[in-house]
Order: sequence, then structure tokens, then C-alpha cells
Amino acid sequence: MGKAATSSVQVRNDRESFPCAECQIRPFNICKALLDGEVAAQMPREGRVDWQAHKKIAAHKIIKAVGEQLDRVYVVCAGWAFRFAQLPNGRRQILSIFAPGDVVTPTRPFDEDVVGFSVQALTDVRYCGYSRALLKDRLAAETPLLSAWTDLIVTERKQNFDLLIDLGSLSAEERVADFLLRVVARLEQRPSLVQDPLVIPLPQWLVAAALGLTPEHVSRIVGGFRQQRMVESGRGFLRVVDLRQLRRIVWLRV
Amino acid sequence: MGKAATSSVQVRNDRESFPCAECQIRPFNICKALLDGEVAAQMPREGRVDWQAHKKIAAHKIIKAVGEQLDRVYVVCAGWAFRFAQLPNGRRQILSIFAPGDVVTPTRPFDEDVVGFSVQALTDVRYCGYSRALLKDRLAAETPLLSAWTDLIVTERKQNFDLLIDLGSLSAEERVADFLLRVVARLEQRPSLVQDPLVIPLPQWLVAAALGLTPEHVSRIVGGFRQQRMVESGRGFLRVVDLRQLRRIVWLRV
DNA sequence: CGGTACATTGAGAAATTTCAAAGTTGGTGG
DNA sequence: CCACCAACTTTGAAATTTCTCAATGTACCG
Repeated sequence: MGKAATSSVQVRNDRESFPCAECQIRPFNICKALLDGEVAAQMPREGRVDWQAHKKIAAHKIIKAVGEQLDRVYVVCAGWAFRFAQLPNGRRQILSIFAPGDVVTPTRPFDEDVVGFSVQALTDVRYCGYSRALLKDRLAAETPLLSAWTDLIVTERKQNFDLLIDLGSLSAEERVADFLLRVVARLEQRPSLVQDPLVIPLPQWLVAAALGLTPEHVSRIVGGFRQQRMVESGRGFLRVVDLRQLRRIVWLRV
Repeated sequence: MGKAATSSVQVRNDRESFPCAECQIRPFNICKALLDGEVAAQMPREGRVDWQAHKKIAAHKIIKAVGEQLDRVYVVCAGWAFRFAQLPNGRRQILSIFAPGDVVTPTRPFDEDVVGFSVQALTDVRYCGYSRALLKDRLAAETPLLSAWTDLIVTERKQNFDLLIDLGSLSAEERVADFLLRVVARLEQRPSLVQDPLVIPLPQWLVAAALGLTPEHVSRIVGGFRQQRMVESGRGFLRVVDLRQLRRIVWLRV
């Protein structure tokens, strides 16, 4: 923490380029812990190591490719992205889906500095890279921040287990139903980004690639759900209409 | 770290009940970092909070059931165990497999104190529970220990991603081949517990439950591998004979 | 020495993929 | 503003993979 703090909150306000000022998600994600408080105000704004670096990237572009060096930890500010594994046969397995506010790799401060799996923008994305080194220092020094951060790791781990259960033990129909329910549950925890938490802005091919199914099969399943008035769907989105019935599907096969 | 250290290395040697003294795995797993050094020597041996608690449990018994309170972090000393999710339809999804030396839940120091998924002994198991509270204190105070511990978390996360890729994108045959290769790779990192790292002491039903397949289907696949002299198999174990050919299977379908 | 858990084998059934073709939608450039 | 293109979705039929059910075989444990 010996870095000279040459900037302050006031300097920040002078400059227009502090997007976090009007960020809607900030009260609800890790950025609150990262940006609020006295220590945060003294983090270096410019210099050899910037605390933050904001960037934009167009839909479908690769944000970080497997193997790249990486000295920043990314938070998605706006838009959706996903992590995937590229297999030698050309197939892609979606491993994680990132909504606005999500930390892309919560283990990054403790991880190797090489990207393990590529991350790609689904929509246009704005994101913020926090300095990995500075963050690591803060995690060691600030107990509450470390606690908030480890929560991210625990949450991601839980999501991975949930997806494992889906892929290993559920039928295709159950997987899709459970997937929708899990995304809805995540959206409900981010009141600021939801006009309607029941609208899932993901294309079917993404759902298929996450659940290890073909897009055709997902289409048929969604079609069935639509006929039973459990979901509505359109190009690039799904809307959950009947949570209860969807939940019943997941418990089916009992 | 204000706990009175009433015991010392000498006291330990007095008592016969310090299994770690002759532990073969200790140099190769996290116990090295937990037990070596000055701080470790001063950890409370008995009292209101024991630093360690050693236990044994018989094969097939549940070590910890989902929902139980838990103020210890477990390391498997001897034997094999697994974590599983119990589904309402009676099916079980294996989520993790623990070899001797493995930490069962590396996020435990930062996690809720409630067990998220049950853990069961596959063989007879000896295990050691470290005090969650004392460990948490040490992780905050000792940087090298924290670093070693976060490696455990990162490793588990990588394993989860690998299994996700298996379940989501590989055929049954490829899954079994990849599973064998991954277990072998893990065993090779524990020189002390391997007479032969190519012998995998797991029953086929366990492989099936981990890979989301039926035991019958796994049996057929293993039978095929056996015919091609890629593996040998018997009740409760598989032996990898031809690593190269097995690897070729995983890259198949290109 | 038997019983239980594990492994094998077969045949038919079910789930899912593959391949092919056509329908939709939203954005972009002219 | 329109037309067109590319990406996404839908639909169908056949092929393939995997499961289910059922029966038999086999090793280990008490």
C-alpha cells in the first residue's frame, strides 16, 4: 500500500471519465466494496499502475483469449458476456455467463496471470479492469473487502456445481427449465438492471452451448414450453411466464 | 493468534496420537504448509479449540451430510471419498472425488458453515479436521499459507471446469477416456501414495455417476477399451495400460 | 458358504443428434 | 426508406447414442 496516492475524489469529479459515478449496478455488486470508503478514494487514478481501466468492446468480439497475460481483474459494467472452452472438434462449451455487475474471474487475484478460458462479448460490453496487483494488496489489508471477494468465489463455485448437476443428471427439458430458473434468480438479485427479471436476454444457441445440447433440440423444448404458456420467446430472448410450472418440470422424473 | 500455546513439538512427540508424524503424503499436500514451521508448532493441541482432530470412518458411510454445521476443514489422510448431490429422483451426481491428501472443501474457511453437498467415504477413510476459525486466522496472518491455500481453490475450480467440459461436450467414450487421464494426472502429482499411478482404485459405478452415464454403459465402454488393450479392469479398479491411445480417443471426433 | 455389491451382456425403447431446408428477424449499406 | 444479408429459429425425418429393463456372472466380506 506504499503507492503514492496523487489523486482524490475531487480529482475524479474534475474529470468526466469516471463512469462509476453514475453506475446503476454499483450498490449491488462488488464495486461498492471496491469504490466506497476512504481507502478506495486514495487508489491511484493514473500513473504507472491505474487502479481502474474502463473499456468497451463490440458484440461477438473476444474480450480475452485463452493464454493471454492478464494483470487486471474484470467487472462487466454493461452488456452480457460468456466464458467458453474451445474444443479441438470446433465445438464450444459455455462455462459461465456474465450479466452486468459480474466479476469475470474471481480467482484472478490468486490465480496464474494467464487466461485459462476465453471470454467473449455476447452484446456490446462495457467493462472495468481493476489492477490485479493493487487489488491483491487491498485484499490482504482489508478484511471486509476480502470477505466480500471470497463471497464471489464461493458463488461462482456454487454455480459451477449447479451446472454440473444439470449436465450430469437432468434430461434436456429439465436442464432448460432449470437454466431459466437459475438465470431468473440471478437477475432478481440485481434490481438495478432489471426492467423485468423474467426476461432473459440470451439467444437459444447460447443456452444450447451451455447445456451441452444442440440448438435444434433447445428450440423444440422451448417450443413445447411456449405451447404450454410457460415461456414466451423471440429472437435473442426468453421470457419466463409461469415460474411455478417451470419449477414443476425440474422436480419431475421423481 | 493470541491463543495460549500450551503445547509444543515435544509435547506432541510425547503422545502417540499424532498421526501426521509418519504421514507419507504430508510433504506433497497442503499439510506441509499447515504443519511445518514455527507458527504451526504453537497451534493449540488441546483445549477449547483443537487445531487438529483426527477421525476414522468406514467405507460407504456419510462423512458429512448436506445441511450439517461444520467448524472444521477436512483433509483426507488415507482412503478415497466423494462429494455428491442427491436429486429428488434418487439419482446422485458425483461432484468431486477425493484422493488421499485432498482438501475436501477448500472454500470452507470463507464459506458458510453449513455443508452444501454431502461427502461419503468410498473406502475406509482417515481424515483430519483443522479448526476453521484458527485456520482463517492463520490465512489472514501468513501470506505464504494463504497463497498455498488459494492454490487449492484454483485447482478445484479448474477440475470443475474440466468436468463441465466432459459432461457438456464429449461423447460417453470420450468422457470415460478423459476421466481416466485426469485421475492419472492427479495421482502422478502424489508420488507417495502411488505404487502405480496408472491404477485407479475406483469402481465403475462411481465413474458412471461422475460422468452422468449409466453403469451398464460405462461397463460396455470399459469393455471396449479392454479389448483394445488400453485398460485392464477388475472389481473396483481400472488400470491404464496405453496412455497414448487413450489420449487419441479424447481428441477423436475432430 | 452364502449374500451383497459390483460387473457384464443383450434386446428393445427412448432421448438426442444429425442433416436438410425453410422461415424470421434485425441491422446495414445503398 | 428499402432491400438484402447474416444470424438466429423452426420444423421434419432419419440416424445414432444412450438408457432401461432383465438376466447372468463374479468377487469379496463376514
